[in-house]
Amino acid sequence: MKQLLPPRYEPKEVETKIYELWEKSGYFNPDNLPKSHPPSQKLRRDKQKSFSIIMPPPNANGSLHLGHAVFTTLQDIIIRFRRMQGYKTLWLPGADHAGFETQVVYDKKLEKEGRNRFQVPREELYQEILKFTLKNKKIMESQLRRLGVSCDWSREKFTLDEDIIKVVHHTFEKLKKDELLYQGKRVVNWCVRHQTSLSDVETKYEERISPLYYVKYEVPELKYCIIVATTRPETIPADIAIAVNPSDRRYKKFIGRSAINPLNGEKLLIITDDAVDKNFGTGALKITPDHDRLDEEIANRHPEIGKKSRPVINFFGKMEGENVPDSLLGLKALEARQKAAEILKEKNLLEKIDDEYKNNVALCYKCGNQIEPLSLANQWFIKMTEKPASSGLSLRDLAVKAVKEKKIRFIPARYEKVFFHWMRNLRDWNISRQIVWGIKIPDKNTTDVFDTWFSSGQWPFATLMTTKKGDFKKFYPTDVMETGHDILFFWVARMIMLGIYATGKVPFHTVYLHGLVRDKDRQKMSKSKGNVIDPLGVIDLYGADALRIALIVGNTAGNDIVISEEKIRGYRNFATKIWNVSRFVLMNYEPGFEKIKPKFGKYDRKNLKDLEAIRKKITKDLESFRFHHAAETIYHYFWHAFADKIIEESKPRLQSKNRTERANAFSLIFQILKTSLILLHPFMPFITEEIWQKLPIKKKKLLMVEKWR
RNA sequence: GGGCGUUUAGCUCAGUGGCAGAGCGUCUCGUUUACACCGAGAAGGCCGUGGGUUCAAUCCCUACAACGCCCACCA
Repeated sequence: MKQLLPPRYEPKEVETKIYELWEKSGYFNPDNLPKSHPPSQKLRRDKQKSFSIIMPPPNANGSLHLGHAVFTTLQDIIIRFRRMQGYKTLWLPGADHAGFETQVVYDKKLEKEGRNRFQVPREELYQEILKFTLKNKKIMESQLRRLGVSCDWSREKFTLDEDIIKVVHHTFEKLKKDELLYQGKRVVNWCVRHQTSLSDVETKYEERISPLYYVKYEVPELKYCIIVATTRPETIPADIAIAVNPSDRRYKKFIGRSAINPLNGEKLLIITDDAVDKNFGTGALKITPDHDRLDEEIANRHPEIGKKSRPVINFFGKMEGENVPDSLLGLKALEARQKAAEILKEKNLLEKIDDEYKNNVALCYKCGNQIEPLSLANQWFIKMTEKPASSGLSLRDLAVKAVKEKKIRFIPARYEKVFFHWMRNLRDWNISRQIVWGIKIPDKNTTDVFDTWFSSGQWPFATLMTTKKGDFKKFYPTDVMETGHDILFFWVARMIMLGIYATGKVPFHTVYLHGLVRDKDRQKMSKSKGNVIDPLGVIDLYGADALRIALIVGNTAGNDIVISEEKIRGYRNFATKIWNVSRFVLMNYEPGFEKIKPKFGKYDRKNLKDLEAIRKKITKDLESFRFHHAAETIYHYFWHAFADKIIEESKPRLQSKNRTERANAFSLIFQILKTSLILLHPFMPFITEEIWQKLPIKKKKLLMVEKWR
């Protein structure tokens, strides 16, 4: 018995070898694709002969997790499929310095070492984090290779590459010129723990019980009180006015009079504004523009109250300021709240407290500490909803228009709605961060860095503009952006806006969104829960192919991905099946068989016809992003049609005394095996390539550039 | 306050206007040209609930329920 394949498949040995083979071939680079790789008939009619995906650059601040395995597998499937179809396929890899995310990771590291980022000189700290990031980047790159990614490493970019930074600066200047960028004093989301401002998407909300204090403000002229309901009595010293709704008849005679600040005795003008809700509390709102965004907006509309700035809470969330009563000075805001309430009670200025009141408080999405709205000077903001000075649409409208006109489509489509909804509510984007790690804002007056999403929002064009000459023209707009739905607003929306703004073209035509990875009990994977599956550990045990296909089967767009070790083991068994079927086929090869022109009978022709139907179905599924369908189809066909039936039925013919009969039987199963390997390759690239290399075929090339059809 | 998703076998999930599917798990049997990381077979389902459209509904419409997610400047 001939043994063309070893009895057992050893993924560990094979995978490294095969990846090297691919990398050495140069075929990951679209410029090197073989001439003998003619496009399919369909493609010849297709004007667009290139196909590109920009890989969402993984954060270079830790090792890869299963989420990375999911997205690399999905993208690798698309890329390998398109490459085999004959497209000049570019998958551009990268790594993200991941500003705030990495800063947080590094802060924790410092903490463990008994250090603190505020004690380390700025430049020194930057260099430390850079070293840390580059080290992680390197590890990450080798981990990506183990997953089998067929990306073009020669074009790899890093978000801190000088040429990338140049592009980012250029966009910054363009926004400035268009007056879409402004710097000013504005209330921002301040994280007391991380000592930086955050954008609106970097906050999350949690419902909490926030006692609602009904505070009496005396109005001497009327010898009466106006009662204001507030959850934050500690900010009373920062009040500059009181506002009521203009249509609120209860307060008609109060308008234009002055009330007395109950904590510092200052005069507060009573004004009217439509933004005040008559039905909330008493219908009277204290205006505290230094610590509340709505109040700031109202104050800006009312020049009559003057432009007094009087913050009472500092960067550390403690009471500070000239107008703060001594008894509150230095207290944390929450402590000051209690204390302020006590003082008011003593003065008999506290009408009542509603202890049941619940509201949503803003928290830092990273540390969960309450966001302190603070008024900061010199923060850079991007106008999202205003037209540029020259002409054209606002950033928001550019993006909305592109999606409405179907220049970009979402998979699943329901995310279009989510996208539009978010766009409707857009507010100006604060892109200044008071951290060390990031791209410095080109402004002499600050040490601030950009919100990392401002630069990643430019990733598709920034990369293609700085790789090879001609890349931008050839590969932009890219075909697919495949990423997690959790960063739809953080990233995808920003890429669409900035991409169209900077280049006049959409950055990608299709957005494919995958879900979150969960364990078999539908729990989120987290280190603290101890349910994390390490992709590299799994690859060591079962092979990358098993992991890849396990992540695809049952994984529909937009829905969470449930994965367990048992499932991966199940698909490892499938890999073994592929191996053994191939062994069986090769065992039945006799030299010279390839020269015999097979005479296929009715039975053979039927089986080949079925196979063609399978190929068509899988092609359609892959073109429509139904990867789970395609994977299940080939899995089912290979195991339960090919292995269980066709192979079994071939056995008597393969043992025939008639060589022609044996050759015919062999031809059939060999043909089916070859096609199956092609169809399986995008999902399970290693084992299929390994087997392909052992097949008795003349003029054989790599399976990865074999013709899909 | 608004919006979205899910509900199908013990578990995790596919799926289709025309007899209800897969993997894992369970049970029985089985080493024959590959494979026990296997093969043959079996048990297991009011397709969340009520109403409607239809010759026909798990699928379309509608109401509801449970669970989950997202958005939001109620001070």
